[in-house]
Amino acid sequence: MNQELPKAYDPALIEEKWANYWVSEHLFDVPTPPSNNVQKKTFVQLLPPPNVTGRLHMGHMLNQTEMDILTRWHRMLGETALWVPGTDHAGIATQMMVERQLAAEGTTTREQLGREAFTERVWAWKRQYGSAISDQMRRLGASVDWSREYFTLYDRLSVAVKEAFVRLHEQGLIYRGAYIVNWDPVLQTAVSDLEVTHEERAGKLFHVRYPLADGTGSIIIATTRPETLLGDVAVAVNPNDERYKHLIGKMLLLPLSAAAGKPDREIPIVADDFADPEFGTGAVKVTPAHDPNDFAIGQRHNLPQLNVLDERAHITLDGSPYDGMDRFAARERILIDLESSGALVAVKDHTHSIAISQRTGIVIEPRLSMQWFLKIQPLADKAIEAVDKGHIKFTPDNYRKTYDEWMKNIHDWCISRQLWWGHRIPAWHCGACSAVTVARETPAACSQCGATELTQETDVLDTWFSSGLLPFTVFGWPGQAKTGSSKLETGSSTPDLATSQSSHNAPFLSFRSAAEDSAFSAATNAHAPTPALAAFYPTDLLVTGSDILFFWVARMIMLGCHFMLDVPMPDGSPRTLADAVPFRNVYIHALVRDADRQKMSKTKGNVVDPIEIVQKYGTDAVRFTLASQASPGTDIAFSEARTQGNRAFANKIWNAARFLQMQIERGREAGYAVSAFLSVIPAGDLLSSALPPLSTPTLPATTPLETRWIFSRLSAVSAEVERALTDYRFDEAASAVYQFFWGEFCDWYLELVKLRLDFTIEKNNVTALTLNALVAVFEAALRLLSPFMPFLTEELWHALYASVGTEAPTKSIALTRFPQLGDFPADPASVAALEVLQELIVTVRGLRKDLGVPEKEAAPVQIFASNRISALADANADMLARMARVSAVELVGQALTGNNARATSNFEIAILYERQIDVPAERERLEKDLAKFDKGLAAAERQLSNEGFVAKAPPHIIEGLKKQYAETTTLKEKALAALATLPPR
RNA sequence: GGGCGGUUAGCUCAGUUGGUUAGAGCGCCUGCUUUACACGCAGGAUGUCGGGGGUUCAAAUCCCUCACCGCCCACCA
Repeated sequence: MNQELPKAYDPALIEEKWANYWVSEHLFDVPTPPSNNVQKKTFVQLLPPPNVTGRLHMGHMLNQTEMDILTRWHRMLGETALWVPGTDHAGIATQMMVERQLAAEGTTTREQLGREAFTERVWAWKRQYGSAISDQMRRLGASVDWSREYFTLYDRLSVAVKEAFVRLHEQGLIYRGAYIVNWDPVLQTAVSDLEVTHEERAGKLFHVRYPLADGTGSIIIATTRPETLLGDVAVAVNPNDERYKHLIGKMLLLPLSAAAGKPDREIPIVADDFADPEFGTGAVKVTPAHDPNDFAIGQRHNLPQLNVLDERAHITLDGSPYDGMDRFAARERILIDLESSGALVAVKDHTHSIAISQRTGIVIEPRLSMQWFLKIQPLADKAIEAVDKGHIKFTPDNYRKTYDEWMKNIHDWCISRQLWWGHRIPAWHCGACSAVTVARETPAACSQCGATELTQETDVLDTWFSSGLLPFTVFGWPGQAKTGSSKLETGSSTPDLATSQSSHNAPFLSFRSAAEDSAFSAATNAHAPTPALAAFYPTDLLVTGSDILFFWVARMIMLGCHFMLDVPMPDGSPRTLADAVPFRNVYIHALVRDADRQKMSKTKGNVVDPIEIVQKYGTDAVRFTLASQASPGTDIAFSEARTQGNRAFANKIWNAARFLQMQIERGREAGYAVSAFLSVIPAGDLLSSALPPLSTPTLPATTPLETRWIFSRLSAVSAEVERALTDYRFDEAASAVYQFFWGEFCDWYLELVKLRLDFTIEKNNVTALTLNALVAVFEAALRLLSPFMPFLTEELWHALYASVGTEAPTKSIALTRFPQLGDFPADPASVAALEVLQELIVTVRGLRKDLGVPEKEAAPVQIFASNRISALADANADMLARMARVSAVELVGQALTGNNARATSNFEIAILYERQIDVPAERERLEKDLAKFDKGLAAAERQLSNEGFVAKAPPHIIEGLKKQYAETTTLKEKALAALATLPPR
């Protein structure tokens, strides 16, 4: 049982074991409590679903580290901590990936396969490779509830998506129409505004002459996209533009139409405020089918829409020489033709922003097409209110403003995509009357004319539409749907995904299924919350990056507020906006950049693969590094050097455990019992029980100073970590535990404890007490570290119980209680005393170094100090001996001067050691000190002689300054005296 | 065009109700096999807190301004 730990910490030896253990033991699976019995506080988070095609990157790892720290922490506070994982079907990305695969195989194409076969092919891909990212998560020990893992295209979620769409349609919030959308000519689908980025590019502004039809003159327009000229239906000028006022209403001859062998097309000059007299020539050509502004002008002036570009952005114009040409080739050709006809009068340099498709990097072509839209304003209004009223809080707070700005300038959302992979829109077109029927189930007949020639809409929904519903759909919304159409998970324990043609369900997990099944069938009222919804909605926190604030966060808020307002509270009362929100808090974290603060990108080749780093340094070290760099406001420059440092920290913890193991072993051999303190540590199994009540143990009177001190510190640090995590200050929390464990527990406590753990002498109380205290502090420190370093602490915690010879109270340290203020007694007097002793020790060490006392040599010291400090030094001479190799302490009643003495504000101390003085070095040191003192004194004098300061500064500041002044004066005198003893230069 | 963030030690970063001598990790220098740990121990050096101006008894911290870096939003042909 009591296996000795290897000398050096090797994460590879322990991590996989525990990662598997946590999953196979279902430690983090959370059963849905019955809705009438929700007693424990919950802490619920939804994992931002990574794309199913994804591989884990540093951003994921940061996100998951933060979520995991919080989840583990809340779990250790005795709450029901539920973290729901899942993946997103990611329409475009996944379809592209499989299409690329097909292209690589070269045997068939998407089009040749056809819709059904192609989507089956994507499903096959998903089954084979789709769990890669979840597997990576498992390996990193994310304490999620795997029994609730979802995939956005599973039947249960698809039913919910369909339901949401139909309801929105019934509410009149979804409409279909021909509008200008952002068109990606490569993907040949519409994309939303958010999927478009803008790039400043150097381009040209072409001035083109359009002659008046009556031959009395011409107008020169300015354009950046001459290829759309063929679709012009008007030229607009500002109604107040004196240059053109008299021409309004006249007709122009569109250049180049003759080139197509047709008579010149005539287009009118219209007056519109959009035309800016200051820009270009003040006259703008109007192409409603290919520009959003022109589209609006066209609407205002009732102009026709002339489409001259197809879905590949090739010119489509029968009989035209440009027909079939790519848009950019057409541009060149048209420019040549315009020039040769003399219509091109000027070409000016013009940098302007170009719309780029985020996914393909191709220039977006605004295109008139038939799409489905969600009327967003009613949803946005609620979403704005929810944040305004504080129902949702953003951290950092400034994102509230960003959110607000966006939400207040929101446009209707184009939710249709011309893809095959995704949730197909539940609408059917009538072959007879061409009416559209929206329904939950395939309708038998057209809702308008009753004809039966119906074909389903081919478009699918934007991926973000379904992910925007997740906060409630993952918990079973809408429950028993009106038409009872949903295919619920059944009790079948052997799902055969491979043979499933039409149904795609989550793998069965016995842990949850029974409860959830009864939950669904119990929900007879269509609007009643499912038990999971009742127990877990709203979620508590969403942790995510700013890059999906609008894509996802904002949409979840809108859709959550919209749909959940209709779902009553568990007690049957109506739900208010405050409880309709999908989450109560949003924490936006930083972006992870490389060590040089460059954005990580594949093209730059500076992408740090978390799995590689993890293999090199261990998950815990990488987690700790990310946590310690995660301060709000700035991006994280991922530092491998820091990771190395944190692996050293892990090794330090490991070796502290080894030290304990040795002490326990020796203690046992000397007949000491270890366990007394363990028994007072509240460590019940938090999975099944609530947090045990607080009970601060009382220490025996014989408890040594350093134990009182470390207990006190542990208590204080626990509180500090709790505060930091409450504020999402992962950096402060990490730094607090680091400093505590290394700087206090290892550097001081372990060294001081060696003084007490002498097993060669007769058995005694102090040794017994110390041995048990040591175990207790270390055990608590492991619990403190556990949310940050789950693997290491799990291993060492079990090893500790093994060496003590007691069975661990729970299956995992993750199920024990997080250390709390008050778990250990606070003792300010002991803390103050130990701080003085530390100062004494550090001063002696420094002095020894200055004086060149050999490391191993012990030397006597003289101390001149107050009675209190003298007594302390006297009583703890053994500490001084051990920590600073002081052979004897002599308390003296007079000031100490000389080059072997040092003064601090608390005491003066001298080492009695004969040595050759390095006069120049000593002089340099003293002069440097003097300069520092003088500077300090001058500053203090300046302030103290300032009437305003004395009159206005708070008393404690003035007192402090005076005290400091007096102390510095003394120190200066000492230095001067010491300087005087040196031989003259 | 609008909005936001950053600029502190060689590097990466902490440091907001303004307050006594600005911190950490890494790196650097010196010395150490000491009841776990050289992934270690002990000691040490290092800052015009981006520039300028202002408010204040007092500014890294508040205000103005300039410079540089970065991000987000926006339908100017």
